[in-house]
Amino acid sequence: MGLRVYNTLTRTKQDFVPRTPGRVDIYQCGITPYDYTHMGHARQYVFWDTVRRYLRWRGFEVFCVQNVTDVDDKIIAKANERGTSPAEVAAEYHEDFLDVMDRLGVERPDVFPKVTEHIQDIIRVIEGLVEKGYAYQVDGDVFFDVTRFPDYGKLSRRSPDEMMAGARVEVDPRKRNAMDFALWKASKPGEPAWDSPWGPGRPGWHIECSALALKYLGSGFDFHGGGDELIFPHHENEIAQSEAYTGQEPFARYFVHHAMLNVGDAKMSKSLGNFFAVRDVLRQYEPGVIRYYFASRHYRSPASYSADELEAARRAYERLRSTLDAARRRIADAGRTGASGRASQAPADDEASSAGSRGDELSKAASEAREKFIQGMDDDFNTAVALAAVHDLARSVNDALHSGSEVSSGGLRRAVDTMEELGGILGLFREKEEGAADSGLMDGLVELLVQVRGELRAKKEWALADRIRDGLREMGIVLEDTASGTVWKREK
RNA sequence: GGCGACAUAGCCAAGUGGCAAGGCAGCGGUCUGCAAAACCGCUAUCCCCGGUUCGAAUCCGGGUGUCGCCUCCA
Repeated sequence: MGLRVYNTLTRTKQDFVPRTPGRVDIYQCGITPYDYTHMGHARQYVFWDTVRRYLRWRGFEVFCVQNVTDVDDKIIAKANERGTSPAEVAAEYHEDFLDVMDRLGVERPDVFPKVTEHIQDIIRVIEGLVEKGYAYQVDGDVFFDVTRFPDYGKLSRRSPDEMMAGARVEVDPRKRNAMDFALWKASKPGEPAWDSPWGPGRPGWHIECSALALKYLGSGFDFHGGGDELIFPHHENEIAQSEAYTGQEPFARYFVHHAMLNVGDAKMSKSLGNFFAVRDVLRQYEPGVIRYYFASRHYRSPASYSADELEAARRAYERLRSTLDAARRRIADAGRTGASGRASQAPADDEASSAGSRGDELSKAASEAREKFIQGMDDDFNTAVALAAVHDLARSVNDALHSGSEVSSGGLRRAVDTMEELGGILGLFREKEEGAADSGLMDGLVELLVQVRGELRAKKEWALADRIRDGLREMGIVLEDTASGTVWKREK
């Protein structure tokens, strides 16, 4: 069984059949940089990063395009407020986006087009639509005529009539139909403007995605991604424009929409002002914790952001990581002491020894985890199941590590490699080694204290030994006395 | 008003017909000088009412509640 994906176009899970065998072309709606990137954005890009990593791991070539809407009403408004240029505002927040995405381990798209650098491409599409009679000009504006596109509403499953009945906004009287939308907006004085056949102006909101997707991916690419808030009108309009322009359908084969991230009962959004900037959250939590948090729930379920939930993710993530640390330590010990150590060098398939059978169990656990992981991810990118598979494997590793019997480093290594491999697809375990400038001195001091405490323990001077442990704990250094000696780590 | 989602343990969260994953918190046990970590065990009438079925958290109908979209939005 292969990959199945929920497609908003059909409202069902479908077998994934790529346009080009062995290749997956993705278009994602990017951000409008007029404020800091928040956790809601992170949800989208972390999810798609995982999708890309997974598909590549499964042997696909993956190509991803993501736009940057660097000209828009909000950007202009912010620039006026500050007395700077829209370009400066866009650049500043685009930088923030790049920075936090890099830190979250989100790979950059293969093509990252800015709207302002593709005005001519956009104008060409609008011209085509006007020529074919799908769009009309009024004053300096150009509108798309939805009545000329009979399939309008096929994605969001609503008809223009229905929407008119419930419309809550007053309609621009110059439009032929209430649902018509702007392809080109005449510029007002002081606004950024580009020359066009209809006079100076700038692109409407929806047309950029059509123009950019068609330019870099062509009609009929595989995945179109975005938040479910974009189903209507944004993606509905993209489909109308694109299919009207090319005369081909589908514009995109699979529309994949992720659910919103809420705060309390309301959607996290820049316009509501109730957002948590990723850069702020990163001050408190490692990237892996944030990725764990997102991976632990399905992308199509609305999630509620809270400090408690991140804290729970942090502990769970810590658990996985300390398992990895302990296993690596055991492997290193085995390497140092050879076959006489606690972990023997016997290969995992040495069935004669107990170490061999332990190794076999771990090898088996590793392949079971791999299977469960694939099964989960193949089922509409169920990262929660995939994560559970990593946890299952971690339990097996801990069990082996603490069972007291010998463990073959072959099996252990296989389990550790699998944890890292699968976790890596979810973006876990990517934190760099602690590498602060003063950490050399810090590490030395802690080591010294740990050694002294070890000597105190040997003399059964428990009170003093405990004082060192408690004192370090208060400073965020946690000591654990394991069978092979005391280990310490920073609490993060 | 129209369209569409969702409702699973104290909390978060998988699960689209066959004994209810995983995590956080809690309790009991093992291990430990004591801890920590880890492992084992315990904690669910799957929102309510009907229906279909040998069998339903899962399918159908009704109800209640929450959310999203219809306006900028990831």
